[in-house]
Parts: sequence; C-alpha cells; structure tokens
Amino acid sequence: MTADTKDRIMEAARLTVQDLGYGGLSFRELAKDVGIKSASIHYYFATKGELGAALANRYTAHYGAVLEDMLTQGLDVETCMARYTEVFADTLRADNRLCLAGMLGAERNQLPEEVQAEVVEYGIMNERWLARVLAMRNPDRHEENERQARAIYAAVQGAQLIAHTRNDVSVYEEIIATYRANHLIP
Amino acid sequence: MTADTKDRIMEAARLTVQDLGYGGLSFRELAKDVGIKSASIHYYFATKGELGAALANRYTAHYGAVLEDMLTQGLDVETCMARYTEVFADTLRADNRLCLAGMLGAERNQLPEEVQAEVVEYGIMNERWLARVLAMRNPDRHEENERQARAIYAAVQGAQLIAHTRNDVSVYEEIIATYRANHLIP
DNA sequence: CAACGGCTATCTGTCGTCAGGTAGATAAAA
DNA sequence: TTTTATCTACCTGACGACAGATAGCCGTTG
Repeated sequence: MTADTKDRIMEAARLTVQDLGYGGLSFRELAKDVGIKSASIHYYFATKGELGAALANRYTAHYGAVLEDMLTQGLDVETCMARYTEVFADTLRADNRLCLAGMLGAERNQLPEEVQAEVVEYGIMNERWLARVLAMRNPDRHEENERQARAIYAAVQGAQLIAHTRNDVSVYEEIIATYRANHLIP
Repeated sequence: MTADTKDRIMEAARLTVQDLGYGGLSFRELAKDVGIKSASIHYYFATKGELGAALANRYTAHYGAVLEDMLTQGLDVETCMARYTEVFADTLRADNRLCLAGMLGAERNQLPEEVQAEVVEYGIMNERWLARVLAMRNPDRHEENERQARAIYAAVQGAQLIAHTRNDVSVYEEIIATYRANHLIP
C-alpha cells in the first residue's frame, strides 16, 4: 500500500528529527530504517524540504487532535494542564527526544521556508489550545489568557530543552513542578 | 600573532553556531569567514569536537565573568534579573541568534561528548548565579532558590527558543514580561 | 496496456581530516 | 658571523565518506 510506506517513512523521519534534528536526517539512513532504497523516498517526497514540511504539518495535526479531544471530554483546567505537560515528558522518555517543533525551532535559520512556516503553526496551535484551557478559569480575560498561554508554551519548551540537554527527565519534572508552585501553570 | 587568529576563528565559529548550529558549522565556511584555509584551522583545533568544546568553554567563562561582575557591583535583585534577561534579548537582536548553549543543547544527541559536557556546564553556571541573586531576597531558603533558579533558566531559554523560531524579538520581550507578572522572575 | 512502487546506478557537491610542503622568524652552534 | 636546526603559522592537494537529487529500468497490479 502507498499510504503504508509513506507513513513508515514519515514515522521514521519524525523519530530521527526529534533525536538528531533536521540536519541529522539523511535519506540514506532513513531508507535503511524503513527498509527501502534512498531513491525511493523521492517517489513520495520530491525534496527534503517537502518531507520536513509534511512532517511538521502532520505533527501539528496529530497533537491538535489529541488536545482537542481533551476539551471534548470536558476535563478541568488542572487535568488538561497535567496531561499537556505529560506529553512533553513522554517525548523525553522516548530516548531523550525533543518535541519536533522545539528541535526544528532551534534549527530555524537553516530550514527551508516551507518547513519554517509549519513549525510556527505548531506553536500557534499550542498557544490557542492553552488559551482556551485558561479561558475555563477566566472567560472574560482574553488577552491575558493569550499572553499566559504563550508564556506557558515557551516555559514548557524551555524545560524540555534543558532536560534534553542533560539527558534527564527528572529535570523536566522538577522544573514543571516549580512552574506550578509559581502558578505559571494552573 | 597566534592568539589573534585563534581568537578570530573562535569568534567566527561562535557566531555561526549561534546562527546555524554545530551541524551548520563547516571548516571551509569558517575558514572563508576568517580569511585562511580550512586546513589551517586544524593547526589550532585538531578536531571539530575540540573546537566546539573550546567554544562552549569560552562562552561559559565569558558570561560567567559578566554575571559575576554584576554581583560585585552590588546591584539589587530586580536590576540583576533585568540585565540577565536583556543578554538573551541582545543575542536575538544580533541576527536572530540563539544562546550558544541553547543551540548546542538542542543538538545534544549528535554532539561529541566533550562538547556535551561543556554545554551542561554553562547551564549549571547560570543556575548557580541565579540562585545567588535569589538569595539576596531569601537567604535562608537555599533549596527553594535552586529550584527557582533552574525554572527561571529553563523559562528564559524557552522564551528565546520560541522568539528565535518566529524570528521576532518582541515575542521574547512579551514572554519575559509575562514571567515577571507571574512572579516567576523577580 | 498503463500506472504504481519501487529499484540500480550515477551525478555533483560538501564534509572532516590529514600528509606533506613552505616562507619566515628565532636560536643555537661553528 | 655565518651556518644549521628548529619552530610558527600557515598553505596545497587530496582522501574517503556521505549528502540530496535524478534518469531510467522493471516487475507487479489493475
């Protein structure tokens, strides 16, 4: 099946990018992971930039759905936030990987523009969701919620970056706990 | 002079790594920037890893001295913190560059071990300094200050990462302001 | 037959690295 | 004072590995 191989390419590529970054992603290694030849990847993705953009787009769509699902379930603010921060912890637990958007964000200056745009999209999606969660508490403070959402997103990305740097998930957990103690995160 | 060329190599390399990352640093491009041949860089730095480690070490030493100087001047907590966050803002203002340790931290999984170690050192140095600043307020709460220091460091790195991703310093400034409003940063 | 999903083979370019050479300065030896 | 030796600060040129990309072939499936 077409979708099958394409999916396997994207899945393997995502894991590599979250581990080694966009620059660390090579068609040859990727092909080995999937079990095909590197030239075959070009059948699905004409260029590396196209693959990168597709990766980021899919990542946003996936977590967009996951987060949306939480709201649909009618979870309260604290539970939403706890699950949110757990997603990033799980990523670290999977071989010290970084959020795809965090990794690509750092590499921003060497990314093709099509990839850059998708990475920004992920951040905006996160901020929008966070703002909606915060709105459960302060429905009438729209602007404040948006600022707070952005700060939370940045702080969580930072916590993941530092924990990734030290290859130690407990660093992430401790920092998140401190954010909560400071009421940055509800 | 020897020190002169070596310094110019390190300075150019630092700027490139903060822009494009360790993976984006090539001996040939670096040589062009400095005005020598790529093989000559090996005269000063046997391997790329050695150069990377020297870069990070120097970066830590430089900012360690800058921060130490603030304490010597007897500045108050708010002024120290304001100057601290301004350093990262200035880095962004210089062609959307990232803190060297933030960039290398993201690339952690593909760095030579010698470089990894130096990057961690930078973070520890920052946390120690922040904890000392916080101790001006709460001299008897050592452990709390250390946790708070780490959270501040992570949050600032995160703010810089997100602003870097969007190539917009005002995003950094806004997030830092929100941290302050939350009393995460004094 | 024709489209699909791969393949082989190859191109061009760049990477870090290294062996070996050289011009000039310094210094010790004759 | 001249010769010889060593060191500094580079350079030339090349190595093998690997990068993304492309042209064209071929068996399978509908």
